Amino acid sequence: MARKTGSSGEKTASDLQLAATKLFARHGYAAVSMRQIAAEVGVQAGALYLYTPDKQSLLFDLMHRHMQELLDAWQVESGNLPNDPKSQLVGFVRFHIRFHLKRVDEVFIAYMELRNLSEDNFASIANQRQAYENQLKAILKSGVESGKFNLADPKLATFSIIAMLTGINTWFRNEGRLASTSVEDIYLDMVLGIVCCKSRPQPD
Amino acid sequence: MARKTGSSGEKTASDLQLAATKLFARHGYAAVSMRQIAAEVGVQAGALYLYTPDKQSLLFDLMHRHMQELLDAWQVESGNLPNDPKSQLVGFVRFHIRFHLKRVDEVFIAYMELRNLSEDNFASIANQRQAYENQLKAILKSGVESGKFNLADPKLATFSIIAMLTGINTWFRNEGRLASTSVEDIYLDMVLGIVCCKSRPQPD
DNA sequence: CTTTCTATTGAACACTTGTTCAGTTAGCTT
DNA sequence: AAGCTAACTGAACAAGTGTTCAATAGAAAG
Repeated sequence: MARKTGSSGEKTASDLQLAATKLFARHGYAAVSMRQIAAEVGVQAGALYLYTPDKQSLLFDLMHRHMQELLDAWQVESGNLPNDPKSQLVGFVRFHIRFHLKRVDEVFIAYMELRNLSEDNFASIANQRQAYENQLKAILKSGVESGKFNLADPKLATFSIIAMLTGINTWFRNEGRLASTSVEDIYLDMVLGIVCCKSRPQPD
Repeated sequence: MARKTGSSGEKTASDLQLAATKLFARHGYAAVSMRQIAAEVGVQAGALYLYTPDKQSLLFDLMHRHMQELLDAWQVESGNLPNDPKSQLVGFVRFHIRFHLKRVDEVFIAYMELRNLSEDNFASIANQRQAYENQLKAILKSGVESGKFNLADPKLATFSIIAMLTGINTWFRNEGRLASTSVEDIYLDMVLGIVCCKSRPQPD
């Protein structure tokens, strides 16, 4: 019935983001209740509505913020790279892996919870995903046009590369047998195999 | 309060599988109620318990059956292929794409609903997934050992290839600009680029 | 010290959930 | 026609859901 001693709106808001990210990633949006999130934060469910209009907005805000951070971070990173397609691709692959391995829960939510978004929210996040995909597609197209990449379909190559890179999050463990830098090197090798190989053996 | 005219246990059981597959894929396990599934079947929720002990078993059975069909089908297919690693890999890629594009909802559920499985059920499905992954891993290892494939890490290559192949289901549409056979060819090209390229340009 | 604002509590509200089962009707067998 | 079985209904049960808001205590400002 009363304000908690030491309570701070700023801290509760931050705790809410963290708790929601953790529980949505672990159990799924629909399987987690506002009461469970509140318990993780250390408040009652009613208190959450001071920080989010509703549950759907909570999910959307998490996803939107993550995707925006991804886009912004790549904008900065790509500006620091040489402009030729190969340097851009190498940079993109390393950036993607580093960024995603630092945000396991956010990445998981961004890819797994699209179905739980309302129509408008879905469209917004889909636009962000496409913006990110377009970054890689532009790199691949540029490489094909300059003759450095050998790709039958840059759009499909974009989907393939992002799928395989994002797939790292499903198995990578910090304490596993491979350092993340090794993972970067190995995946880079495979991606370059996809885009650059000019004398690959023909199927059939 | 009474049996429906024309009702047949066999038909209802089949309808239940189809309805559950469709709704779990579209909305997610936790977001779909037994009442909604029953409505799709054309019965009341209570009737479903003649065909499944509970909701969790319903999900598990769908996933388990799908994975078993996948494993069985590959067993048959691989027996029809020449035994050299390249033929096996080419066969695997084509098989994977064909099989998965015919079962969009099942594939979706198999990959998206793992979190909603109980611990024991999860372990069972995880074993099946690993069995399937091991098929590809064995092909890749064999290729490396015979000198035909050039891979730093066959295990990671396995994860990568399966991620990119399974990713096709997230965008492919039968009415899209590409026939599924073209998709097969393009993805095969990329996979061969990953495994076979001997003179790929070095990064950095 | 008083006043104002912030941040929460706790219960209510309307609704939904998974599951059970006695009763009823349709279909089949004798 | 009678008896038995299959397949369902419909409501109950216990529990939970998202969201609201009047009341209250803590913190900050004057």
